[in-house]
Amino acid sequence: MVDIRNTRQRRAVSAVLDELEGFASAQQIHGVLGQRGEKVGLSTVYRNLQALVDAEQVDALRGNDGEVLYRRCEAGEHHHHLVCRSCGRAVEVAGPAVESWATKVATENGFTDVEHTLEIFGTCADCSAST
Amino acid sequence: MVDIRNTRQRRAVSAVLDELEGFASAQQIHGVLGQRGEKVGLSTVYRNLQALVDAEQVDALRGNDGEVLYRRCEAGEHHHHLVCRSCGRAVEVAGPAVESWATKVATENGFTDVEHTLEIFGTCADCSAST
DNA sequence: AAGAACCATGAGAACGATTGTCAAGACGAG
DNA sequence: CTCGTCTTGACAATCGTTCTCATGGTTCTT
Repeated sequence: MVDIRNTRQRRAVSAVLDELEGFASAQQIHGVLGQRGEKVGLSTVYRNLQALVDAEQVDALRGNDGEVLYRRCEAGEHHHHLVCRSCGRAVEVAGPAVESWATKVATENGFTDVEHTLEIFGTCADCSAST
Repeated sequence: MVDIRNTRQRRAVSAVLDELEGFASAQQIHGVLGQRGEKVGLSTVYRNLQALVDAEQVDALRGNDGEVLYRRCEAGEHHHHLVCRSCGRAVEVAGPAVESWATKVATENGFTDVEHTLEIFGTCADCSAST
């Protein structure tokens, strides 16, 4: 009974995610792999990232241009991100008040199966310094 | 000095937005126009929607699948939406507490030029009834 | 009303991110 | 080592959206 195999490519993608500070797109990750000589197909990068998201080991969010960005997160629970628009660096933030507010508003209006997305974008100190 | 012209297509797109209750994609709007005999090119629909968004007469948000959805909104000020995943119907909601929380968190972490996105998705009463 | 100036349109090509296809390759259990 | 099966990779395909550019429609001026 084999289920999830431990392949070179899977390890490589995972390794890149461990080293990255912030969110990165699939294509960026593919690029990094290429630069360090790890040959991994683009489809494989997408597949593995998707698998990691499904396994809840990686967080994904959609940037303003519609690209999906990935990042390994510390917190296992529900949380949001404060993301640097320029370098992608991110801080994990929790906002219990927001969560309860969102569900309250939703139920008050008769909505069920409530979900929400919340991301904060800005320019981090380092990036605004290096202008 | 001509600037923004009043064309049949522009009026048609605007009219559809007025009648729609909820968020709709550019392609859906193009479809509606087609059904009612208004021949408008898809590019034109995109262009006019974009113009309306720039003019802040229409709100846009990105659905989970990455599609951009449009809707004419009442409130001129900053607000968020409670959107039905199934029919697109939306309620405009304001969350002053969330706004201030977001900026506080951001500045505490040294971020500037702060923006945020927040959308609440759920299934509205009507849609959950008709299952 | 007529002409000029120029913005807007539409058909289709182009694009960029992502997903699907499928034969060939790699992994792990036995 | 062998076999069954999970993975991979090269490339085609998809999907939403944007671009291009020749043609048509609007508005301003006279």
